[in-house]
Amino acid sequence: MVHKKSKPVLATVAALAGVSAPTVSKVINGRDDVAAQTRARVQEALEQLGYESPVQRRARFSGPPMVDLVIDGINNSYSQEVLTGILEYAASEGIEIVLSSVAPKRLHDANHEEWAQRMVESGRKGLILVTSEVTTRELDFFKRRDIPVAVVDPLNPPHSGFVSVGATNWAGGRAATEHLLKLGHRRIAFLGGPEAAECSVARLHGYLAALMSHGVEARPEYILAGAFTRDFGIVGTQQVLDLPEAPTAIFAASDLTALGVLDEARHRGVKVPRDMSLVGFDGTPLAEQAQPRLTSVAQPLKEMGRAALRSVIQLANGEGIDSLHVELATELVIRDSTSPPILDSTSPPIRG
Amino acid sequence: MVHKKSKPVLATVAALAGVSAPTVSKVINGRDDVAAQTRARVQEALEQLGYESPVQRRARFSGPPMVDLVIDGINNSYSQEVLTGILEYAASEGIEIVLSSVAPKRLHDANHEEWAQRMVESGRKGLILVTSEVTTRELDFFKRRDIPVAVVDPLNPPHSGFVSVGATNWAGGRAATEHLLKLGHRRIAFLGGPEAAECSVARLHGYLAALMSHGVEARPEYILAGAFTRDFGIVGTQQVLDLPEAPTAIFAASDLTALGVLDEARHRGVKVPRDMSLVGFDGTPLAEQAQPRLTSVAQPLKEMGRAALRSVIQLANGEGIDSLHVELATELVIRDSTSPPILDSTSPPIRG
DNA sequence: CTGAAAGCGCTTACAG
DNA sequence: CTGAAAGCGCTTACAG
Repeated sequence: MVHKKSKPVLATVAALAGVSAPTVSKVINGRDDVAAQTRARVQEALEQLGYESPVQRRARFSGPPMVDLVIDGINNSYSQEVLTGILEYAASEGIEIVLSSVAPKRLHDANHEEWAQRMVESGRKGLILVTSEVTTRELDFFKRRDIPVAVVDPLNPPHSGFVSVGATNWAGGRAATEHLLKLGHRRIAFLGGPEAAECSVARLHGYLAALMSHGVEARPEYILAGAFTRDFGIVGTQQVLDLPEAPTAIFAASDLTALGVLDEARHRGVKVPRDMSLVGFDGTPLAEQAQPRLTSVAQPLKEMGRAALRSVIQLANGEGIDSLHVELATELVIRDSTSPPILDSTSPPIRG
Repeated sequence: MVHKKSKPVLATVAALAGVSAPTVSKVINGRDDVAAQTRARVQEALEQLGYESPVQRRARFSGPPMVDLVIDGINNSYSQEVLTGILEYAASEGIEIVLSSVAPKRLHDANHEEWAQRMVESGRKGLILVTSEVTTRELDFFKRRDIPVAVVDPLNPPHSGFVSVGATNWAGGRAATEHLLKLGHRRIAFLGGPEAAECSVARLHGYLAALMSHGVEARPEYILAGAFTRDFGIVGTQQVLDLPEAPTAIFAASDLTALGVLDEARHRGVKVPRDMSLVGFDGTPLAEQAQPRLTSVAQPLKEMGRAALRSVIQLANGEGIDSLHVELATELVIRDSTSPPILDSTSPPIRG
């Protein structure tokens, strides 16, 4: 006769650990009158059996599902789009999104053990992180408690332990650069994000691949790593425009950076696109609102948020998911910030 | 000897209702083998004693406090600012904000009884609504369960049952209009929000008060009620600019509406501020980013969000609060969209 | 439909 | 530090 593993109760745990029920109770409730060794044995039994107190069990089954979200300031277009995607899907599915009290900046300082514990106790289904770095050690706390974690645009490369949702950054970087090359540009600068950011690295490699396939040599002085900020757009533009041979086009790895490029260009009286072309990345409303409207590689940010939430819910429900890492397609949206370069000796026009 | 009212247990409730413990248990757990009359008696006893099951009690005391939030789309500057204020305070106090799965639009359709019940069960401290209307009937469900409710910029007038946080809309409306009058404008249109919106009504009355104190007759055809949208800015501007005697200035009751005014003005070749002055309301980043930069009455939106959250927490902790209705100060921020009118016979310049 | 009795799972108070 | 015993609060199974 096959016995289905029935839910473990305190007595089961006690039996396995070879102690009495009261002792297990003490361990669970964090009392300190338990010998370290005994405590360890009990804790092992608790984990092995996956014991859940009645409170925990009930929390897990009652009310609408809740998913924790850690997101950096909602006052940037990128986060906003992702958040909107998450919230729309959440509303349609009756899921509640809990904006964690853990600030993204302090993600690594947080007590992950306690955090995971609390999540289980309050019946959270999973955790979504937006553009964060996740270390294996941190992840372990969540894995051990079977809390699914999904990261939108992780800063570190895909990792077997969590779901990651990204965009085809390499293809996007290539498309942006191809577009500029086809317009006739040969001196194209790249203003990237942080060197550690996986997505920025992929965009850079897309840029390099496009240059290479057109037989254009990459120039190190045209390639800057910085941050996805407007300020870096200003500073980076100063730097490349002050070169003896200034670029005729800039590919900025984020729309925010591109706005900074526009600021500095305006400041110098450099007209975009007449004197210099510019492509951004992200395709947030900023691109549409900019003056001139920004040619940009659109990321499906809402869809990425939605996909992350859906994956978390699927995993929480014990359903399988197709792949731990998904990349949604980017799309080059051509607007008014790109045009053929002004002809000079170093950049002869080519046919598109 | 004074007995402190100790927490009621199931037996207490049973005694008060004159039934046995099992019967109370059945009512609590929603079983249907209880006579309607008995059920009613038990329910009354439950409410009277404020009975909480152990699960509920624990939920209420464990983990970081949670506050529910119902807010309309985060993709408008107004909501974003309010939300940012709420989140900043929440992060600093270790409070978790739960973005409710109840969509703002469906607020009134929701099952408030069930909602309030769930909030208690999951230990939510209170509820914040942003720019919503609250009916007495709905409020009762929350009051009965001692769930504090705070509304930021309620659409209906202050009500004794909930905390409301607003801004000095009347003073703001007057300041905006005074500014235009002092520049010499006499033909000033008002593009308001929905007629039902308390804040818009207050802004209108501020506008009227300013006109009156300068001896300027209000013209009904200059006063339009609409919505806080960009579209209404376009439509409203068309309407007033097509009047036989067009206004020389527009006071838009929201920045978003003001952007619509700019759209339509640009479309018609009307230069702002040279040909027409414009004042907005809200003081969101939109005002700063607009072309030209928008003179606007700034609301302390972040502070309003923060104040709402603080009040909810204070009430939840049983601390008193100074006042159920608070109005934070607005401030006229003069930028580039206002200037003296072009002189003509009907609007002689006056000294500021 | 109701409730006395038994039971469940956890916790507490305290003897050793 | 540990656990037998008593207790707590709720729930279940079932007799009436």
